[in-house]
Amino acid sequence: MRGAESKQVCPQIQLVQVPVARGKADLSTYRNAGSEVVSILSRKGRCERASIDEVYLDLTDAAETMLAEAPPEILEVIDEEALKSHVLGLNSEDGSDAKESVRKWLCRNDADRRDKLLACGAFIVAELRLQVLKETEFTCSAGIAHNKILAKLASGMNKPAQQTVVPFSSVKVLLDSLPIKKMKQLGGKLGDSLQSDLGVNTVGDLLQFSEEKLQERYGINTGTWLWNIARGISGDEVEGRLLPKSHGSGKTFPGPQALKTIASVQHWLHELCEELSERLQLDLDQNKRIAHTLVLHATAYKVSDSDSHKKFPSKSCPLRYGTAKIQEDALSLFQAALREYLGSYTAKMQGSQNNHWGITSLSVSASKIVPIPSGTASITKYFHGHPSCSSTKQSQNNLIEEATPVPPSGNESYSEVNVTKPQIEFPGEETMIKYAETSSDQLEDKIDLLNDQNPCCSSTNQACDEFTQETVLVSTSGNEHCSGMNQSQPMKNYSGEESCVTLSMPSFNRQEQKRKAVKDKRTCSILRFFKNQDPSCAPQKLEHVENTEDVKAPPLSPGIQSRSNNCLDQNRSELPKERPPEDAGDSNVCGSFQIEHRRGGAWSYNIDEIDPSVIDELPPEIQQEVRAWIRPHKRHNTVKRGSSIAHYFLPTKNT
DNA sequence: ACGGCTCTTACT
DNA sequence: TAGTAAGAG
Repeated sequence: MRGAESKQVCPQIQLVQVPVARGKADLSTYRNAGSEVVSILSRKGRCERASIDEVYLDLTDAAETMLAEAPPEILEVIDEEALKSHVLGLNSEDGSDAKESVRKWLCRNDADRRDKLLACGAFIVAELRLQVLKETEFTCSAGIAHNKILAKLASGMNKPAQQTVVPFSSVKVLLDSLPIKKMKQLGGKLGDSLQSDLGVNTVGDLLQFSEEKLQERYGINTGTWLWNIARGISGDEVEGRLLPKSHGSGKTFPGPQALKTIASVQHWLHELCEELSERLQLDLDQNKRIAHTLVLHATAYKVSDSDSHKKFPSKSCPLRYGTAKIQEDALSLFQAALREYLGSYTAKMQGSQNNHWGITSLSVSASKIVPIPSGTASITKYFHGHPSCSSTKQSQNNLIEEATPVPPSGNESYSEVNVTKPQIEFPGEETMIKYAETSSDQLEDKIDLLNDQNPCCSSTNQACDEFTQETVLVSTSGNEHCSGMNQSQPMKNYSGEESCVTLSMPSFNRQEQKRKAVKDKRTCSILRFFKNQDPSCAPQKLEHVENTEDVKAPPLSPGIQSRSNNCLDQNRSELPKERPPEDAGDSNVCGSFQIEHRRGGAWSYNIDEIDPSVIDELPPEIQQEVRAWIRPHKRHNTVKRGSSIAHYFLPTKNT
């Protein structure tokens, strides 16, 4: 029922509405509330803020510890909240005491180790949920399972304020009859296609299709992902990120409200940019992070034009801090986009009303947010001699004030927008490169030492214990960048939607194990790695490199350049069919860092070629940071779509 | 169920 | 890299 309708029926009704600021919805209370909850949940494990009110936790370590030191079977008093858990597949109802059967399941001594870990997870989660309630007065629901997708699924099964466990043995039964569109990621067009093109109505129906068949139709990555999902397998890791990757501010202008003058667009852009700027400043103050790209999105309509269905293009430029600058740049982006949108169309008459176009939504956002190299959180502090590439107040300011972009000016044609490059002086550029060089020299000795003690290239018994493998490799501390949680007071007086916590314990993901298996044939010199630089340290350098004629990556040595196929094949044949998507690896280049050399050159290395095991040998404080750089990556989707010519005639979904 | 305002990720 | 599309809360 709409609010207005309800007022008619119940004039006394109290309707809670989203706060308004600058003429638009203001979500800050909700964002802050989410932050509060995150700051509690992140105490017990690696934590990923998945949305304004959802969080994933990797509780593997906490559960392992509990199992080793205080397993449920020895507990004398059992947490009431844990006893209220729903355990999928547990013979419910039929008169038996639910709590009693849950207690038995949680404390079972003869259980599969995986289920014992889940039981520990259930206790930890119950405690966390109570803690959230106590400290914030928000309730939350949770799912406890062996990976993110199952945990997410379970978290929605018993709301509000309850938790659901997915024992390993219940996965198949659960998925067999689950409507395909209930799975995260399959709620939209992909799910529709699965239903109408393949006749797949439940997740179980997916089992009939070979991985190749699914890849043929949906591409290599999606195909493999689907094949795995059908079996409850997901290698998707909990990310360890408490803060958003971008900020945005937008507003729609439906129907008659559509903006038809540049002046009105400018007015609203000012409002939106003001909010954005405020939030960016807050992020800078609280979290010491800087955004580097400003993006403008709009939707528009055009009347009586041949291509009146053309979309209004998005435009972006380097972001300059300061409300006025953001406003100015956003307007320039808009004008560039509008010219492109209108094309040859008579782009005259500004200022006054026009009959040609209307803007039905506007938004500005800031992305590429990186932590300021703090000297404590950054690897750069190990580049000795100087604090870090720009850790001082001085250079921070330089970064912000002097990174002056040249957004499209009003008189340029739109095509120039695309080639607009920042004409930036890079304060501290020289020093930064120097640090990189000294550091690699310095590190050489250090790393050699490490290698002597613990040769990273030795292949050791890998596939023995997947749990151990997983935990060893996955274990990380919290993300240093995320320390500045919002500390505002709890908002006790808004209720309604409860928060939802999704927890997973990916105890039997195999990707870490696989990654380890692949390493053998690679060289292990970390030097190649450290001759690169923390991209967050010099984000603008990349743009600079782009503009530099003489910058060219020197060829990598042959040994580095091509990963051994033998190695891959061997590992492939050794591995069970169940493998996470990321592990269907080939030697495609999926990402590289590029950094200037002092002499104007640059190195460029494939992420693929970095031996993950070297990370374990780094100082613990920086392991997480480095690990984030070489997170498993997807295969390019451009390669083979099946060997037969037939695939050329298949629907070009997702290609 | 739907609109508004966000946000992330994959792909090209 | 910029830009688009999709999926989600």
